Amino acid sequence: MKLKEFARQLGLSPTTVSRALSGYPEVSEKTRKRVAEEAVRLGYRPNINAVRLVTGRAGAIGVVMGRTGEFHFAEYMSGMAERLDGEDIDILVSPTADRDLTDEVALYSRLATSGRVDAVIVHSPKPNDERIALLHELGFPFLVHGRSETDVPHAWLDIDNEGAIRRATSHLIDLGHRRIAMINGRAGRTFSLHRDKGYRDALQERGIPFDPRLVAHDHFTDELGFRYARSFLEQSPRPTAFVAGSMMTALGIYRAVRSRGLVVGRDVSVIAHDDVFPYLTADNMVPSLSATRSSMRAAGGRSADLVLQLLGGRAAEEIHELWPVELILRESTGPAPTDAQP
Amino acid sequence: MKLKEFARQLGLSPTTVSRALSGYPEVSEKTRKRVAEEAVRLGYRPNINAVRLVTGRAGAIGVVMGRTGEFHFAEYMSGMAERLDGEDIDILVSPTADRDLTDEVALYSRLATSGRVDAVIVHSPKPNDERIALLHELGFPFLVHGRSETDVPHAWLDIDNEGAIRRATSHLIDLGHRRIAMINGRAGRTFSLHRDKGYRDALQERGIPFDPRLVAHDHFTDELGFRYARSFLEQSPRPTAFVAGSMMTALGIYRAVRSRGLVVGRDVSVIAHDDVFPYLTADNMVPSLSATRSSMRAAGGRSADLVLQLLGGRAAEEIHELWPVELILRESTGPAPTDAQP
DNA sequence: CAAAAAATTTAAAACGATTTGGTTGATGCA
DNA sequence: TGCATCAACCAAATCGTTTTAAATTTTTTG
Repeated sequence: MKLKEFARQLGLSPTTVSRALSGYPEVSEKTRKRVAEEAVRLGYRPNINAVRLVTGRAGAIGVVMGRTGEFHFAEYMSGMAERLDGEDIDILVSPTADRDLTDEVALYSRLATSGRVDAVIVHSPKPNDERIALLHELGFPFLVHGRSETDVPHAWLDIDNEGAIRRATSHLIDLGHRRIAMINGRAGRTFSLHRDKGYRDALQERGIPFDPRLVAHDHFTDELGFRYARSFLEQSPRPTAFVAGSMMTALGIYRAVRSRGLVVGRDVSVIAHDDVFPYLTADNMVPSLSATRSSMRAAGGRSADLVLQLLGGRAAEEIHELWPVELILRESTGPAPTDAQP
Repeated sequence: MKLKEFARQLGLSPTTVSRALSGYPEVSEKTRKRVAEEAVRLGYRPNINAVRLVTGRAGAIGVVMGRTGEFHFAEYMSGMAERLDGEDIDILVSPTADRDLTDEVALYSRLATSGRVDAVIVHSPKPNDERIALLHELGFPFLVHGRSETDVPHAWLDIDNEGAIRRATSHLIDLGHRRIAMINGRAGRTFSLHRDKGYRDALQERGIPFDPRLVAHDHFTDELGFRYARSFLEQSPRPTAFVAGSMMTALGIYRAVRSRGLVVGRDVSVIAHDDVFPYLTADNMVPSLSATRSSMRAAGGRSADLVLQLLGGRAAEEIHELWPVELILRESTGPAPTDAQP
């Protein structure tokens, strides 16, 4: 059913009907109610594509999905989707080439100028992120999930990675650990740098020298967690504690520790960052995993919220949200062994 | 830049330009080439929403995302996205209420009639799935990922769950196992039923009685894997082997086995289904996990392909694809222990 | 009660493409 | 040459809304 036909059945003009449904003030309350009721009864719904054309709005938020299939991505998106339920806004997923950054910048450029989305979300930014510069230049609305030092105003939502890892590391030092390894995220990303900083600051505060041989930067997979942990544990003296970037990494570390005949929580302490997954929980690991925790799903939901505000006219420079991260101690952390030299 | 303006600069009519860009035959090769080049040079691109309005096509495929944040979802979508790169088709994600099925049917109905998507994908169907009946009734294009017995013609892509689990179970029987537990997916879904059938048939073939106390149906999480495995292992005689629905479930089972002081691959054999994740690999587990394997990412890519064919006019009843599943034996399976009664 | 102001409603003009139904001019054929 | 055919191009209608500017009706005011 089209607007024209629907309006005719109501004995009104298309104009009035359109306004009634969009909630404009210059329509009497009585008429509005009648229109709303009849719309439901007769099943009239505006053609979305006509609306998009005339308003210039796409009714969608763009998300670029890395080819490496990050597992936390689904949680984030699910949180977004949940929040967007009821709003008339969709989520649009674009694949990324994921090779060099040029490709990705081109992708964002296409996405922004394609008219398919009203805003995009930038994930895992770098301190100096070309995507952010580009989007700003295009004057296209976007929210950064993470942070960047790019010197243009932009909206962002991030968790306190630095503080979380500083506290985690400090705690390990308090427990007597001196050789603390860190398996961090991909090099160059701001969140990795923040975690690096938290780690190094904690060491420095207590006068423990930083040893680059105890630090790795890479994707979050159990295999890489295992490999790095294995190789670190071969050092002499070996590390007595690990700080890890993800649950998957932690799984790898647990395996590596076991494979050396050592025991997590006694010989080697582990703290990992937990994005809170319904299918893999830190509490259930054996031994239960001490973690810095922040819900990816909640971040997704809040991101959707903030994008909505951005589209509603709120200034990007006003939208900065830094979430604290919990540190939850469980069995995987314990006092440093006194016989750390095997 | 709009079509009219762009056409004027070329000294052509909008009609010809539009046709040149869309590859219609009634434009000379010379003109087409010139138009294409100038479009790039001057940066002309058709307004997507105008195209959508006039053609009635949305240029997007809809995917409904469960609230439970299934981890394999990201892989599937990433595969789709990869395949759709280059095509002018987006992926649109809708959240699902995930409560009762009525809500979900309503969601599919809204999605199909909203004009936002040209086709949708139905995940984890039931044998008699209302969503399929609805979409068929609406005459809306859709692809089922999985299978259903719903008696309307529909396109589907599925893996051979039944065969995979039958072979896995048979193999365990060959190894001498007699009490084989099964931690399956959510009850009622076709894939779970197929796996049940494969399991039961394998038992029956060898004259092993089916024991309902050794079977569970639930979500794929490590916690549930652990809990069910724990409780099964408390039985006497306890099971000597597990068939599990997912990698996460397998993680839970490994923990449960260890927590009883038993050893996977010696005291208890485990085979799980592996959707092939970059961040968690069966080969890297300790002991390495025997698995029935089929790539979710590949399924996503092929799904995108098939939807494209469907939209291209291929009949839904012609599109049926059943993928074989590999059985990969590793260290987690071994001969049944002779001293199975502790 | 008439004029002014306010509240409703409407006709028609966008929005920016595709597509229908021609119109040209060149070529082929008798 | 004359006529039909064909390749190449174009003017105008169309998709289904929203929105601008104007017309109508109703209410208020002096």
